[in-house]
Amino acid sequence: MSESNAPSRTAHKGGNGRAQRDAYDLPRVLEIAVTAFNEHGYDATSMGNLADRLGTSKSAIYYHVAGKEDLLRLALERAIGELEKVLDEPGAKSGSAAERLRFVLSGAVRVLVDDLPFVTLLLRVRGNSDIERSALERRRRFDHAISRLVDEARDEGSLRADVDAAVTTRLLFGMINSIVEWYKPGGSITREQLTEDVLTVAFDGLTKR
Amino acid sequence: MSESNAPSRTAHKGGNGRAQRDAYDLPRVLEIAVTAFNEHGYDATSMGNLADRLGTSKSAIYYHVAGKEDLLRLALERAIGELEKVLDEPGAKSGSAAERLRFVLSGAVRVLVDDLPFVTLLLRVRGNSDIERSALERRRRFDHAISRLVDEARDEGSLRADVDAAVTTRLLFGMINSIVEWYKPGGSITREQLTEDVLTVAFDGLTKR
DNA sequence: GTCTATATACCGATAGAC
DNA sequence: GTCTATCGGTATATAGAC
Repeated sequence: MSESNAPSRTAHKGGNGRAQRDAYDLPRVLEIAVTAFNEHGYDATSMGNLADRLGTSKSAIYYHVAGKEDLLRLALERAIGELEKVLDEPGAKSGSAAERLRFVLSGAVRVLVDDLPFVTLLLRVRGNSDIERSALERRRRFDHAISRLVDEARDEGSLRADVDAAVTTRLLFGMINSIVEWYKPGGSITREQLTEDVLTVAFDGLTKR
Repeated sequence: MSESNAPSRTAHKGGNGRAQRDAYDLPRVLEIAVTAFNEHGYDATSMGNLADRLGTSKSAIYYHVAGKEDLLRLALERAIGELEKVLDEPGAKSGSAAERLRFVLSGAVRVLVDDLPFVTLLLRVRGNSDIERSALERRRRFDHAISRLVDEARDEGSLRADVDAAVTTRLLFGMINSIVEWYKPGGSITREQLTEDVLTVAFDGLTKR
């Protein structure tokens, strides 16, 4: 069942006395792990699976990380960290509520695309461990910040008031978060085009005018 | 670690010679299983967990179903079956493409709400087994049918043409499918109100007019 | 129909050689 | 840094008593 995307299995030492190929350092292990977690789910992915994908052994992985859950923690940390950064950017703090909302939504799409596998994993977490619950809590706070922006935009008269505000926010998030389920970076749709399409559909709807 | 939502553990026989309480028949087992799968994920839910929730033993469950995967199969079958039915209803076959699209989207929301736990499970399936892949394939066909409706509605001039059609469909689905992540039946938002809100946001957008 | 006990397999993680 | 071998735990599923 071994995968085939691994370099030579026999890591022989070079003349300098140091083991060649450092392909299995932490960033590479993390990348492979996140990909596997997204493909089969965290629980359905075993350390043995990861070792196969890396062309190494379970023990070799444990040299680089403390354990399976540590891989999850590092991945979730990166995803939620990047999303939180958007709220601290200047564009998220000046202008009308509508302008700030558009900026933050654009930023969310940007992070989603640039860190697609990491954010994908974040959006699938169910809260089965302290690490997952911690990530969910930070995500909840991020969502709440945007929810407040929606409220402000409604209050200033930019957004429609005939639909429940909470529902509005949820649907907005549903639309944006769903991007991780289908968007392929490097395909025919650029990140900028995607961002524009999302904002167009969200604010102006599908109906032709 | 036993749960407490179980009736009396001691199932004594009645005078008619038949074991009392048939609380643990298949529908009940399936309901509990789907709830657990949604809360912790299919892989993270063990047959022991289910037995605890039912207040019975693992073996008792195996009397009613062939195995854990059988529970998944039954649940996915119901969810995708109900969604497919919508496409066969009269309203999905007559009227303009825009009218049919609205009907099918309304129907999807209806099924989503009425069979919430089952559809939730369906939307989280990753394709880890033949059963999951089969469900995903049927879901893909369902999505494709709606995608064709979107194309038709664009062609007849009902929907805007300045956003990629495939992207439009994906965002539409993302919005609707996200309902399973937050909607609570029996809460302040009725199913009919939710349907109306979804269609309003999808077709008319968030901007006040 | 439900129970206890168990077979069999795989999991995450570690020990110790090299 | 990576290996093989293995520990302890838990998983699905079954056997056989009642």
